[in-house]
Amino acid sequence: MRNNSTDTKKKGSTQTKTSVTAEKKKNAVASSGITVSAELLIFSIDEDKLQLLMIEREEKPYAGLLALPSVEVGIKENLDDAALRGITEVTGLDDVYYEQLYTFGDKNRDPKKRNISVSYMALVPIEKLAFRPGERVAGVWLVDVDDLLEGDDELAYDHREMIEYARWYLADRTESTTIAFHLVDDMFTLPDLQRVYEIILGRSLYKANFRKKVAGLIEETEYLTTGDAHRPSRLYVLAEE
Amino acid sequence: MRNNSTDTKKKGSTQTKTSVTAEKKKNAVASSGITVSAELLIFSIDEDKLQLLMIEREEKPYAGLLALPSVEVGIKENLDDAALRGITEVTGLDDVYYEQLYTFGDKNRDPKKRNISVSYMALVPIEKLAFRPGERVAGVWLVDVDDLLEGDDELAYDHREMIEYARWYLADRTESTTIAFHLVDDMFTLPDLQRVYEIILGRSLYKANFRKKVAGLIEETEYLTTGDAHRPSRLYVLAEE
DNA sequence: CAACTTAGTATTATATTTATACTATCTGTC
DNA sequence: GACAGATAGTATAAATATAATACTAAGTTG
Repeated sequence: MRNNSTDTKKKGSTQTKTSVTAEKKKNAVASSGITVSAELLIFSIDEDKLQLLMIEREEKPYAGLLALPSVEVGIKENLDDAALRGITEVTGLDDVYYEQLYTFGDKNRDPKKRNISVSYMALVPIEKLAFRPGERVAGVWLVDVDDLLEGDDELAYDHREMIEYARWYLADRTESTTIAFHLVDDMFTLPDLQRVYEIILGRSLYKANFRKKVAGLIEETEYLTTGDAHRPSRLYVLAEE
Repeated sequence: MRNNSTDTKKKGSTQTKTSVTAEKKKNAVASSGITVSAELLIFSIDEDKLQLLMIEREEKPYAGLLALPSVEVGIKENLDDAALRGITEVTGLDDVYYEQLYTFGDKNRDPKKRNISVSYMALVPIEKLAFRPGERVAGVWLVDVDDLLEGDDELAYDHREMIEYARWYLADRTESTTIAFHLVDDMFTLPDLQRVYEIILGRSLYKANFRKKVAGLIEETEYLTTGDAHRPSRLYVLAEE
């Protein structure tokens, strides 16, 4: 599998916020070349729902609509670094799991300029995120993705298509890889992990079978949950290798 | 699954060969922006080997080395259309199965300019290809991919990495989709199809099990092979839907 | 301490995958 | 023209994985 490991370190996060506004005004009709951007799909799980981080646009085009956060790739910046810079900008985190998904390059995908956009998916445990579902923080929302996709509200650009693809991809990979582990904290209970799987896959799983499946991937710790009105649950960590 | 269907029609193939040479000379040091190209991995199967179409470079950088064919994406051209234009240019075919793979965007991947490259994979039955393994036609070679990857000959740009990814992807998808059907002719025998699977997966399969697996995907025709010194083999087509 | 609730395990039933052994039908040769 | 050699194609058993159910365990709350 091709994926960017968690330990990718931040590189471009010292720079100030890129001036998207100024950039837009310079090329009102058609710029001299193609611009490349990274569009970010930052997922988390909270309130038993798969949540996606989105921006409420303040300017045209698509003012007032929800859009994915994005960054323009710098002329001397690696594509992967640009994506991580964007993730860091919007979440404040720099050790996040992320991987490239798909590149969208229809000539009219941006009404104002010729832009090709590479979508990236990031997975963040809710414990590390400063945002909460339904709360607006500096124009940023955490939205229930499946709700969003079921509804027919217009989204900016081709972002609905991007989200649909990422949503499918996340479920598909969850079936065959350990990608979903990035949505729980470093130490987690099996009931919690199972809930994450169920939310992503959209169906309930048998407890006994789920445990058999992940048994070889995890290592138990000495810790147990406390305070719940039922039998405590053991905490596990992802096994090395 | 996201993939471009076979029936994508050609659009940009009337234009003349893009002047790659002239383009290169214009920006000897650093161009004003990022250029975007589509890099093409055109696979076929012949002589019981997975073959890849490659170009022998005549100019710097990497003169004399093997490289993937590529096209620069036009300012008013859809990304997918650019890829198909390139496939048509080099094969003469316009109804080819192809899909986007992965985007390579390291800032130094091209020593002469800032370029981001989107890799595309195309699968062509050898019957439709004008090339034969080991033969050079207008600077184009069909090379045994697994041989190439095992050896340590230098390839142009980051093309070794691109090929490694595509090689992995093809095998991975062959396990779970019908993608490999695009490497046989419209009408095919099951022994032939099985051979294609074995070459891609790199292991032998049990005849009876292979047949059970594809049984639901194919429709038998009335035709049989003739002339072989053994029992004739029935010809099948891919079932609709 | 009984009722409730969720954690965790043991075991069976079913389906899928893996593997082997067989029969079928052509060509070429003596 | 029968039989040897070759590959096509099928039937069936063995092993493994997946799906499903039923149970026991260990906390809190009233």
